[in-house]
Amino acid sequence: MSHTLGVRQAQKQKTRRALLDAALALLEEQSLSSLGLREVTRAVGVAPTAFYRHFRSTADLGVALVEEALGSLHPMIRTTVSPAEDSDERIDRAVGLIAGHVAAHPAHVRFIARERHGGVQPVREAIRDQLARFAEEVQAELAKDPQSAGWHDDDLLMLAGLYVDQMLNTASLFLETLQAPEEERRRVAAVATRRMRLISIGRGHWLD
Amino acid sequence: MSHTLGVRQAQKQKTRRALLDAALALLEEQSLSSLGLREVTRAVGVAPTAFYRHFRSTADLGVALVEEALGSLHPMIRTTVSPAEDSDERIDRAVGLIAGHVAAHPAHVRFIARERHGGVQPVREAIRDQLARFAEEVQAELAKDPQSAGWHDDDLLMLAGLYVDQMLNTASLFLETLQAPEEERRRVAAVATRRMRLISIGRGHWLD
DNA sequence: TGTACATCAGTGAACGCGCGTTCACTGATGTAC
DNA sequence: TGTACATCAGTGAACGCGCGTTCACTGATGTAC
Repeated sequence: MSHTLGVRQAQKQKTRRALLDAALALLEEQSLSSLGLREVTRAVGVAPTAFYRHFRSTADLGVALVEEALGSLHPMIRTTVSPAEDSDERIDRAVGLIAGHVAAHPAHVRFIARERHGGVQPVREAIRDQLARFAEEVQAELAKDPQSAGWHDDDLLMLAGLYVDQMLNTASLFLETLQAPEEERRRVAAVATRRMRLISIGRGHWLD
Repeated sequence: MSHTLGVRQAQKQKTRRALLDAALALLEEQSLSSLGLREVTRAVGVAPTAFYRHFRSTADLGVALVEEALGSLHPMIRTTVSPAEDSDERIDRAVGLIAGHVAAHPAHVRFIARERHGGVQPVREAIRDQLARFAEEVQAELAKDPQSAGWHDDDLLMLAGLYVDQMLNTASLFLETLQAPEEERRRVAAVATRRMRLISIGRGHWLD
């Protein structure tokens, strides 16, 4: 006997999903602080008042989008920084993963980049908290690496934060190339790779 | 005989300034894509229609704000990366300059951070162009440094971009500490300093 | 210096429109017996 | 299995409000002579 939601619950979830998806699509071209509740319900095809059955406000919806956009990233983050045979190999893998994620979820990436410093406080806070969690996870992953022997926790967290910011930065550069020829994407990847390499070199000589 | 503007021109400039200042103040709490023309004129105390004597739209005003916020930064940027006796000395000077700039022009910094990935295309483009110019200037400054002997232009530009992003990032972290106790600001400065130091170390061993 | 005309920054009324929120409602789904 | 009642996701009308934009205007400033 499988656990199925009641028909009513299932329909409600479906509408909620539709609202989130419609909002995310609309947010490709504007920011959350100018997103209207009626715009979203119109795009979904429900009455404006239906919105209130799911969210208190568009800010509330925004917070839900943050969880969706960043919550699914935790597994990937770990892979990105986990040790590899070769440093260049890890960097290439990381840049490839970022490029793939941006191609797969462009709207999520755009949303995070846009609202990280956007005009809606609860959303900014939700993003800040998630990114802080990422940095801690990266720190934990880095700590496992033999290369981190002798490092202070503080310095590992500093390095982790640098990596996280670098990932976000690279992701937002990839985003701008999505409509551009492949060549552009390769250029962004090449620069991102060299940036990571330089950071990697700094890491290697940190304790000198 | 000094060159004075006519009374009419002077008054017009004064109103324009007031519109820009009022907009910048309103943008502390929201993003440009939700800023209304009437909000701005109300804050200044002129009729809504007066707005059109100065700007086509709020997007147009936003582009003017980009020029103001970033245009004045070019001299500082040069100082920030110019060579020093000691590498740590240069880093401390750079972090101090950034902290000072954020304290002196918080609204400008917030505006740039917010609209860099914001919902208004012409403004995003204006910011992207200015930041690209910054990177080129930093590259030119770096090229003068004896430490850059043997570097490819490409790699210098890569490093310059890394510095510019790092500056912006640090500025936006300082911004969040403006209302916080001094201690917070010292912590941000300390982390920013170590990040810069790590990048600096990577730079030093780039050609190894 | 004085006069007659041109310019143009800012005004104020008016417009149609979409907004967020309220409210009482409907009717399918869920539950108790 | 059938019946009677409760729940609640989504509806649709209504509200007051502020929006961007248009237009003809006013009156101080500028200019030509």
